[in-house]
Amino acid sequence: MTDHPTPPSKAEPDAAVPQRPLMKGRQTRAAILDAALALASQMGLEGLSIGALAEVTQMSKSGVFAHFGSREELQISVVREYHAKFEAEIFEPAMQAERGLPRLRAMYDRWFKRVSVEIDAGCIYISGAVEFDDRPGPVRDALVAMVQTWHAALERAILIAIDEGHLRADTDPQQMLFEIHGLILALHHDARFLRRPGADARARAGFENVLSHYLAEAPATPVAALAAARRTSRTGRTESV
Amino acid sequence: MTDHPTPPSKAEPDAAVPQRPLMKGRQTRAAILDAALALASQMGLEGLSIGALAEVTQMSKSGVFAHFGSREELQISVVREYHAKFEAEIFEPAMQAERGLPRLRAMYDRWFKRVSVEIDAGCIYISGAVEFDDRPGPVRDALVAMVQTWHAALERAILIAIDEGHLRADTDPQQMLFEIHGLILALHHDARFLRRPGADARARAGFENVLSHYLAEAPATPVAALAAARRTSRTGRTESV
DNA sequence: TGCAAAATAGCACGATCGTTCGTATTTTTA
DNA sequence: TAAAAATACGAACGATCGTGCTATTTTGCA
Repeated sequence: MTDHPTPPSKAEPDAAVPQRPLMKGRQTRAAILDAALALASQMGLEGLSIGALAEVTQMSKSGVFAHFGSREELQISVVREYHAKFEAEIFEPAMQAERGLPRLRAMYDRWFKRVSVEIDAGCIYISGAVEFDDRPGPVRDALVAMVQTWHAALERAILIAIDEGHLRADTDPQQMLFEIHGLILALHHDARFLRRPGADARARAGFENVLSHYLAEAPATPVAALAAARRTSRTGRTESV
Repeated sequence: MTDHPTPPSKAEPDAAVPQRPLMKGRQTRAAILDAALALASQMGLEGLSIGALAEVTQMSKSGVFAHFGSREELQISVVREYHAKFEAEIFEPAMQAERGLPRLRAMYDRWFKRVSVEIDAGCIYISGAVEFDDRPGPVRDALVAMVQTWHAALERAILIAIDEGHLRADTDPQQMLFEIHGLILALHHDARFLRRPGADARARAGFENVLSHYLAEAPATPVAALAAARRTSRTGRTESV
């Protein structure tokens, strides 16, 4: 639907494409991948079967199979496809927010919506992480790589927010990322599995709570003020209770 | 072990007899369940196959099958078995800690260790939640019930901690639980999937951070909480720019 | 419009899945 | 110790899985 990276007839006929434009192939491959993404979101990457995929796309099993060469390659393609969508719909729009805290907020907001609002499609990063945490192989490697890419982007956003003076200078980016990531995972758990209403609100409130720990200036919360006090008291080497 | 509520013949008299306290059936059933638990922890509840289970226990497929009557019943039994172990190893010992914050801490500590230290066995509550968030049925129902039981216990512990004056009176127990649960999920993710070292320390530090939000009295020296977290964290690199 | 190549279908294979059934073997009971 | 009941086995079933083969259709370019 939204992923046709190759415009049909306008891609620099001879320079960019040495051979024929290869239209139909990519086209149906994209359609298959689209269905596979939906199917994997619901059944998990391990629940992806070529037979079910053939039924959904109204093709023969071998027809579907020929596009990927193996089930494993299909799974990897799904992971890559999800990654592309994730970047296009979450990372890139968020990057257009102002540097620092606004950008970090934008990232969380879009991430947040991806996990909670889209009831029909679970997050493959999250389900894949659980499915493949004990299953070595290329699929796991691909998944790890993509998740780490996203985490690196978040960490960069935090670092910039520190640099811009929005967050405290002694903020540990990985610690903050850990806590934010936990909120998303808890949201995914409560909203999708327990179907507990109000998980959205708790994920939002949790973000503000985490933020208040690392915020540079303390406008309202007394905890932030204490934290500011802590920063100055660190020079005195007060290790004891 | 704690499967069926009614021991057939007699409950109390001569409980400890090495000769024939347990019928052969229950005995092998327990052995199968033990192997199933290990297998499901590694492959997930959906990855549990009767064939593989028969191979591990050196039995015939039908022999294994006869003990449960269906694969679904086997899965449910595994969930119940995990629940029993979880209660025995995490909930009950933690209940012997002092009411209030110490008990909440004990719960988190044991939960924490279950997820991070036991590298060989993933948490079925977590993997099951992801596997069955889109798969209605009795297995999902059992899973939800057990997870909710545990969450209710945690919420009760938080409420008591409020009552005891350890936590602020305006603490929202469900919000605090949400944030704590997120830390466990992030720990599971980082330790098991990303295999990132230092996830333990971050989960501990995260708990202290969450705690500092809800702690009743603002500690005169906020470094205390930090020191407690740092005592266990062996990785340097907490803050530097 | 014809033709090579790409794309898809059809079919069959071995493997594994959960499950059933009949039977042999143990264990418990009387 | 014999009868009864519980337990385990072995073989087979239908279904589904991924994956090779070989036709057949479709496509894009001369």
